[in-house]
Amino acid sequence: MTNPDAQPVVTRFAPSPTGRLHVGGARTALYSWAYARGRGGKFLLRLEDTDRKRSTEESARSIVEDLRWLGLDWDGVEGSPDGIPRQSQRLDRYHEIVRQLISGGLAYESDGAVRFRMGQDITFDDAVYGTITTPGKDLEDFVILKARDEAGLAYPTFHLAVVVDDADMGVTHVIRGQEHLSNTPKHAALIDALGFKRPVWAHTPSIMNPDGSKMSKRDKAKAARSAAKISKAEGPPEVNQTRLAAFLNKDNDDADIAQAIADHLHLALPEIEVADFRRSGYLPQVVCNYITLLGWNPGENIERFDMKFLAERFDLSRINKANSKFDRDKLKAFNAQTIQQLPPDEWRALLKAHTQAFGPGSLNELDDARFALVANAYQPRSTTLADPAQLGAFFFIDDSKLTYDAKAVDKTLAKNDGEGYSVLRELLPVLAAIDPWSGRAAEDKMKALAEARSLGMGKVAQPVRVAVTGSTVSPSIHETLDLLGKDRTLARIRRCLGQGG
RNA sequence: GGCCCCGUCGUCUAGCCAGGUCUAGGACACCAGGUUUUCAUCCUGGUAACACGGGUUCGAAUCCCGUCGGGGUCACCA
Repeated sequence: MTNPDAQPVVTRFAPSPTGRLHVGGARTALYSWAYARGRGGKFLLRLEDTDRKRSTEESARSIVEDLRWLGLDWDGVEGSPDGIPRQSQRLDRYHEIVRQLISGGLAYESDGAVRFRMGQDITFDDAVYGTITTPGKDLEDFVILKARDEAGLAYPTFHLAVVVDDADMGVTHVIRGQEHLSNTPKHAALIDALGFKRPVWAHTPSIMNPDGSKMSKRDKAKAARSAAKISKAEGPPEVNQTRLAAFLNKDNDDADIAQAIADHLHLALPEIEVADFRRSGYLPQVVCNYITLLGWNPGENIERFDMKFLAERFDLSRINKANSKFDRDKLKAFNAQTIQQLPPDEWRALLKAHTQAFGPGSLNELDDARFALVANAYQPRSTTLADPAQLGAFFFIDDSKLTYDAKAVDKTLAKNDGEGYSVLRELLPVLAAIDPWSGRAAEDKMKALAEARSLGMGKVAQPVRVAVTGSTVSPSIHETLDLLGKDRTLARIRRCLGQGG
């Protein structure tokens, strides 16, 4: 950008709308976005929908939605209504190019399709992998225009469309997954034949599962299938039995069935697509930060950064060559750290938005004051936006349905001749007398009792905690009692005493 | 299988291009201890890697070759 002769940078993200946005695609988009934004260039979007059977508008919509959720913005392309060109709308242009190639003797018809002639050795430079040369003998003629379909339309293949579109859109830097590395000689040859300028190519390493396999949406189907087989339970009632049988028989990998099975079995499917991470309660800035780090880093031992920093510092020269494995533990750690640093009102708003979008309903039914109590109590304890509902389950359950963890009861209540129960009996009238109720006031009374009896606070707080939550784990005792309120606190202590005391 | 690419702690990685300052640094995970009324947080410390074998060199994680391992690709999918 300091070179006045350098042309402005134009990058693009060009997904095929055949499914939702995958983390690998998201990372490519992020890199492309950052490269352009950091250099005052343009970042464009384009939909490669030349596969007529698999492309859907629904996928296109979801991809755009997920890109927005991640925080990406793009420049509109003139000539397309929403600024996002679709290759299916540009058939005339591809046909024109094909005619040109045929008349120049560079392509020929065969079996109704049109092939491009290869033969020369091809050398190209990749910003990540360096100079790559492929001998002409390893390069076969390839189809650039498919045979006419049922509707009589001849669609280009990806190879032709990508080359023509990148040229027409003025794309200067092509950042894409390394699965395209061995396609690149074809693209280089086409570009040269057409007299276009070759872009800078930067291929990125792949993102793999912890076991080394490629991260794919099929992993979700696999997980659901094996869980269904192990549990041997009845299938989810809402799924058509025929489809379910086909799914279990590996005849299809339909995501909706996988999700239905997971919901039915209360199982979490592995997150693969951006929407999965969103649903699981990850923050977009954390997802961006983490997946960016899979294959690139700014050096100086810096790991945590925002989009602004990314745009300023991202550079092709620091992209790694080796594949990386997706580590959910690290993602979780980043998410937890970020949640804990969020201003409380922002955390509350995010939690609200997430529960409204994904449930559970119980959390949505709370009034603002209670919702704030839950949010505050769980902010320091949450790894994801989905955690408060899970961790705070004791609060949402009916007093009469609370179950007690046997070990917890034994350890904090029954042990030493029911020492814990005695504390509860002594505490009950003291707590009942508190008016107005507050968790802090209750805590003060408990501290006073602990002192009077020469007990550690743990000997008083833990019995109360177990009595009102059923387990030894909950937020601070004052927060826990604030959440429950006076009536439910007393009711639960009485019930606990009635059951064991 | 052919062709292409890759190979530093369990994982993500710094270092490699411009060989010595690397008894290889950071992060996550893990382990131990501390703070705390539980949990979480937080603090301190620890375990842990240059795939292997040859070269080149006074000296190699860094350069070269081979072996092994991993990935990609070989579609009228992208």
